[in-house]
Amino acid sequence: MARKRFDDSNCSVARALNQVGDWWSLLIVLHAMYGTRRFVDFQQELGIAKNILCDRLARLVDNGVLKRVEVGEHGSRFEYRLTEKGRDLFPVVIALRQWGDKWNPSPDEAPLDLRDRVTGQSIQPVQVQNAEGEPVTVRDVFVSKEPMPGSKKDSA
Amino acid sequence: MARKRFDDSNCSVARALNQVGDWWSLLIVLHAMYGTRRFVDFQQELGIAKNILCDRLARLVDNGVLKRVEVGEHGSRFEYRLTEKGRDLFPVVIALRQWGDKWNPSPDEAPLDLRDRVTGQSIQPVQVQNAEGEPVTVRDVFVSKEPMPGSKKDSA
DNA sequence: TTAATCTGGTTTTAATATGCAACTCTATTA
DNA sequence: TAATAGAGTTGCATATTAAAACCAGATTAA
Repeated sequence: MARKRFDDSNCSVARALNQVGDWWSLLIVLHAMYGTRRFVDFQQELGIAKNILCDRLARLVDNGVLKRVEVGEHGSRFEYRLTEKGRDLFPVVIALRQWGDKWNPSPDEAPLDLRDRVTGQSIQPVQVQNAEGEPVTVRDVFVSKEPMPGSKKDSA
Repeated sequence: MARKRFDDSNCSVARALNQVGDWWSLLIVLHAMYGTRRFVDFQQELGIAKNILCDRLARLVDNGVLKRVEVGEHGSRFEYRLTEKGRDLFPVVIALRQWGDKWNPSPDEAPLDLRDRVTGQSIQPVQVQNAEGEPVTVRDVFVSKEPMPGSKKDSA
């Protein structure tokens, strides 16, 4: 049977997964962040079948994560570039990468090191922070359904 | 043909997606973070088919994201609880949720508000930070393959 | 103590999705 | 003009998914 879709779920995680929650999409976004733009480059770097790549690129373009740009110099050549929405997946991808590095380290290779372009220093682990900037875990938070009118101290 | 697997990819994102990169796994983890532990509760909250839920729970247990705990009071009842590895997906899930809230807001519902249990304040957006704690985007970083011997200033 | 129910699963079946290879079409290059 | 590259599309065999039926051990209900 068909895969279930979550477009109209009222859970934003479900809706997000609907757009980038399959095996390939986030990898495509990742490579786009690393600089890949061309169909053939995605195909070779990822080892993905061309029809699947077509489908995923089209879906990502439909969802506004990528945009398809005609690089017209020579005719019908295209580039797929991240939109702001796509670039905004950066924390997701990095959090996932750090989780993978921590819990499923590659046996033979050192993890890639991401560094600040100006300082050359490694970036920090992505963490969830409270209003004071202190890291919090899942145990430190609760879910409030209220739209947060004025940030009360009590639990409402 | 079979889905392609990334167990032995030297990309940690690919390996991470191999464990939690399907449509359901992260949603299961999300609900586990919200407190769900029982098979039937997952099934009803997610609207997932039982065979798929079985498969995903087993895979998450195999991968060390969940652990299966026998709650023996009455016999064969089980709970699925997050391990530390599973809880460590918190930044990933939250980043994804915030991305979804920002770019695919629910037409009718206000996004859930996550708050610090002690202060009652909303948590901050997840962001990637450089060594100084300043937020960086994908454009502010570069990838270094070196294992970072002494944090040189030049691009190596 | 027999029947109904809950829980956590497995099996069956049909619909989809995936991966591969082959093919198309346009534009460049030899 | 032929060959090649980029970006797809199509056909087919196989895997995966979803829904629903079925199963088996415990619990409750009568």
